[in-house]
Amino acid sequence: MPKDTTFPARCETGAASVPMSRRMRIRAATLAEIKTIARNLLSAHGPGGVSLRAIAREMGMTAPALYRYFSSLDDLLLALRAEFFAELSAQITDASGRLPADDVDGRLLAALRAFRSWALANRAEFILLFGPRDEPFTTTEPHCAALQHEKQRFAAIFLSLFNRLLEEGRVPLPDTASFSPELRAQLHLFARDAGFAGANATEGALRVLTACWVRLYGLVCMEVFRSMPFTVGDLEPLFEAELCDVLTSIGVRYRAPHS
Amino acid sequence: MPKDTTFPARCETGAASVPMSRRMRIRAATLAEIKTIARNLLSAHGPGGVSLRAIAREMGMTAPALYRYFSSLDDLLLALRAEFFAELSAQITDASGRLPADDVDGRLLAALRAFRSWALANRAEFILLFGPRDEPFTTTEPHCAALQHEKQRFAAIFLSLFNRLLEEGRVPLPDTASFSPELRAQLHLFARDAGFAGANATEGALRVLTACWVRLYGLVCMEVFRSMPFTVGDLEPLFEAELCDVLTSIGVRYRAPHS
DNA sequence: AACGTTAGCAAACACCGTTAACCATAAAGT
DNA sequence: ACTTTATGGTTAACGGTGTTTGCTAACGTT
Repeated sequence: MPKDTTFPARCETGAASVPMSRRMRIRAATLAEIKTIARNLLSAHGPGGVSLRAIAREMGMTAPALYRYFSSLDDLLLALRAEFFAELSAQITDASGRLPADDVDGRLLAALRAFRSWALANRAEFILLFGPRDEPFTTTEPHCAALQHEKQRFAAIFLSLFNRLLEEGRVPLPDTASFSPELRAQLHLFARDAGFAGANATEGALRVLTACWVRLYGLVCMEVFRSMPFTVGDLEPLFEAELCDVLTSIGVRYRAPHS
Repeated sequence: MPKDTTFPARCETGAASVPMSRRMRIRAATLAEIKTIARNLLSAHGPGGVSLRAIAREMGMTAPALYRYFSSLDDLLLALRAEFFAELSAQITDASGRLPADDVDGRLLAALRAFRSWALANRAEFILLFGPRDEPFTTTEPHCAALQHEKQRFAAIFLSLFNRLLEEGRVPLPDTASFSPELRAQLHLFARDAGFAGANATEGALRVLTACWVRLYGLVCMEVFRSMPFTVGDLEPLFEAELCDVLTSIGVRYRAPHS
């Protein structure tokens, strides 16, 4: 085991106040190049089309050299996933931020539409993020922590928007009396996992949130995976219809996309 | 191209009335053995763990010999998927058939629970069936037709149950006036794809059907893929809650699982 | 008995991830 | 200024993959 040399360029945390010794700079550069080429291969040939040897070939290196930057191919993919979550989050907040801060309805609409748009424009990347994961957890890989962080940031976008709806008391909450104890436990576990806490994170709210997320996630998955009945074509009409139903059910007034 | 020798054992259609010349018999046997071993590898090591060489090794053959039975690895996986759809359909109809024929509610509940149960008991197989497909269509492969057939049979199970609900007029249908023309076209396209026709296949009914399917499909996907927020654990409570909500919304009275 | 089909084989090609040993150079320490 | 160490690259190799080609031996049929 050649120590843990895969994570020394820690200087990308916010401001690059540290001068970043020349060596660190070129290391960060090649590290970025690797990820760039890997991403190109990914979107060009799908997952499975990205290989260390192909990356090395494309940048005039040999495959073993890449092990100075990533401890394995899985580790590279882990790092990529973190970047993709960041990009997805950025795209969503961008689209959402184009609307006035007090227009929660518009921001939610924009955010969810941006989510779908990114997924369709980056199918392979979406599969890597939300597709089936063979191994439950690879906490051992260096870049795993970064992934978890970006995941949380991604979830936080929707959580904060939903939270504002709750604050305004616009979300009709279900009767929690019908909830089984197991369901209650599940919801709390989910809240802890997603980092959703506070006075508004009631069981009813969590139930509504999960229901909404499942519907939209499921639809986008079907579209990207080309799964079951909807094997072809652009599912925007159906997505908009679902969006309308889902948002209406939580007290948000739907607006058609402006285009 | 060595002709199309991969599909001569065509004698499994219904009754094996044809004596099936000795040669055909052993061919069918090895063909079955290949699929069996492939399935074992699949469920043991996940997708990606199934390889021609591993299969050949396990049955004391060499990899190229398998090309006498399948035109490629993808073709083998295609054939496997057809078998899995058949198995899934069988399991669902079994569970559903345990209830009286006039108890549509119970049959629907049982069918959907069986769907989830099979998915969880056969994660890798489910991923192959409903997971992301890289290539849109490989109509060229011999076993593609069989897959499509089994897919239709699978869909037909739920379609017929849903159809009976429609006949009984128990499903509250949405106001189709709010449907956009694009949505309408989408729904009709979906109906044609799934083979859902008849007087009950109205636009409203199609809309309801898709909404229900998306919710349950999405939830099972999240559970099997270990995707987004629900990265761990048994999601049965949440599934039952969703089941209750979904079925209640189409006029079916929910019953807790008898266990 | 003769002949064509079929189902296996070995060899080879082009990939893949990963490890080990090695080496030149850049940085750091004395 | 000289030595030492860490770094980032190399080549060679191991074991794995899908797939193609050519060959052979057995089988089924005529």
